[in-house]
Amino acid sequence: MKFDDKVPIYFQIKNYLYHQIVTGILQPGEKMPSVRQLAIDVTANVNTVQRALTEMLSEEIIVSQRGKGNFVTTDVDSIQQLRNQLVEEQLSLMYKELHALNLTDEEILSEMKSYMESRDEAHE
Amino acid sequence: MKFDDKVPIYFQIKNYLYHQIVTGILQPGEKMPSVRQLAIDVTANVNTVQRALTEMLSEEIIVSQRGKGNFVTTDVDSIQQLRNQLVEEQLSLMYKELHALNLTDEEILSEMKSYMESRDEAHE
Amino acid sequence: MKFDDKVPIYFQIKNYLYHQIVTGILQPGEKMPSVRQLAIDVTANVNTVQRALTEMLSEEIIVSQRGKGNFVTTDVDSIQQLRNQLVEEQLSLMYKELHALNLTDEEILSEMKSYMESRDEAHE
Amino acid sequence: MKFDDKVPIYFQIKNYLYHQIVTGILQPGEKMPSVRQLAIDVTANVNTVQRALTEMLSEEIIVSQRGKGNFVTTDVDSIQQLRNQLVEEQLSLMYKELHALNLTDEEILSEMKSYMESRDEAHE
DNA sequence: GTGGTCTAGACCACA
DNA sequence: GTGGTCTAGACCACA
Repeated sequence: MKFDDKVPIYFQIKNYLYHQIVTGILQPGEKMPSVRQLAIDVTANVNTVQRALTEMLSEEIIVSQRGKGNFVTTDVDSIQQLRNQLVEEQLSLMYKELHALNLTDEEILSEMKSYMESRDEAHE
Repeated sequence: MKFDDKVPIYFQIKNYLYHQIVTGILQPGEKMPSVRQLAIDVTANVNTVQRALTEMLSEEIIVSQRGKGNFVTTDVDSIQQLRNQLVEEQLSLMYKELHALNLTDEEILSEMKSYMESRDEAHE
Repeated sequence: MKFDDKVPIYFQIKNYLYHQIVTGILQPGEKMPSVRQLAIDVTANVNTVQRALTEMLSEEIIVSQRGKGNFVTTDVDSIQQLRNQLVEEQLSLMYKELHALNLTDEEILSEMKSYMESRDEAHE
Repeated sequence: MKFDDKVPIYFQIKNYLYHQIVTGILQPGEKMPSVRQLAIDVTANVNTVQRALTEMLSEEIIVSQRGKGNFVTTDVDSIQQLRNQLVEEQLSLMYKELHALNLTDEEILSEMKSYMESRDEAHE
């Protein structure tokens, strides 16, 4: 896994796992890969992975069963809520930045559209 | 100035100054506030501000005049280019994230619109 | 059985069994449930239950009869002593904590009384 | 500092610091000892101390200023709330245990009184 | 100097 | 095997 060296690795791992859960790659109630396996998967240290998991445990997005492993929460509502939060955070971040660059709402939307189009072309 | 403690402060200061320049609060060729003044403005240490400025000098977005201080570049093209880069980076970041959360282009746009509306209401 | 994940499970099982014995749910001389049954009752692994029992055997609160199983001691004095010890330990723990929080004896008693009252109300 | 090996050290350190804050040994807004100093004081590893502090930071009982140190919150309400929580938790723990040992409310109170008296005598 | 992050490695409780 | 905890030690950003 490529890490951005501007933000803590444990934070990026957390984000990565959030995505796995929110997109259903990790289903509600499913067993997470072991800490050791995750460390290999994302090429980070076991403790760094553990730190990400510890935060997710305290948020109750995952639950731990001693000796058995960690499991995705079965509470689909809180997964849904997590998804909404991630979407909103991202939109808010982008909006504030572009707004601070003096773009109006309309300009933001049109920039977004042309960005999408340019991507489409690149992928054709 | 409020800092996000997840990313380096010097980086956030750099971003702040980029915005000042791109939005014309700091005009092309205009003298920058002194390092000391900036440190007070953004409530950071002089060393940290200096680090931000050093990087901007090497990018030639600002230029140093011995004994006189730092000045915004007079090259309006590179300012324009900086602006475009900031906009694109931000869009790209948001797009990748939301795409990774399985949102289609249409959903991203509609989420963005409802986000803008909810902001409008909050500010009325 | 709900476990506090801050203290070892075998320790909590031991405590649970102490309570059964001291309150007479398990009578002096009575046969203990089998290790397997206990493991089911408290939802823990057999090894973990065994560890709790091993310690209780060495304390002679329970005795093992080859091929027959484990039995509660018939020595009522030592059961009585165990009870006193549990009560005292608990009081001592609480007292030290609240004292360390600068509560006087009187305040501890009055806090205790209001705690009991608030429980009464909640249970009516 | 003597540690109870039944509960995590970081947890006991957290509790120790809670007490310092609640009893006013560490005043609201006061600078905490440095992480390194605390590690020496309580004879634990820097990381273990850091773990205790990280949790306290996320609870906003202390706040961190990059490069300057950690400081006790200035929000006296949340300190008061912490104190109440600590008292209640302790009372609840003791109450449940003694109740589970079949002691009535009256017996709990009288046991507590005799415990206090026996301590008085020991200290005279 | 001060806190924050990360790593390698060890040991323990539990299944 | 699996997670949780702890340590020693290193390096970085910031004041």
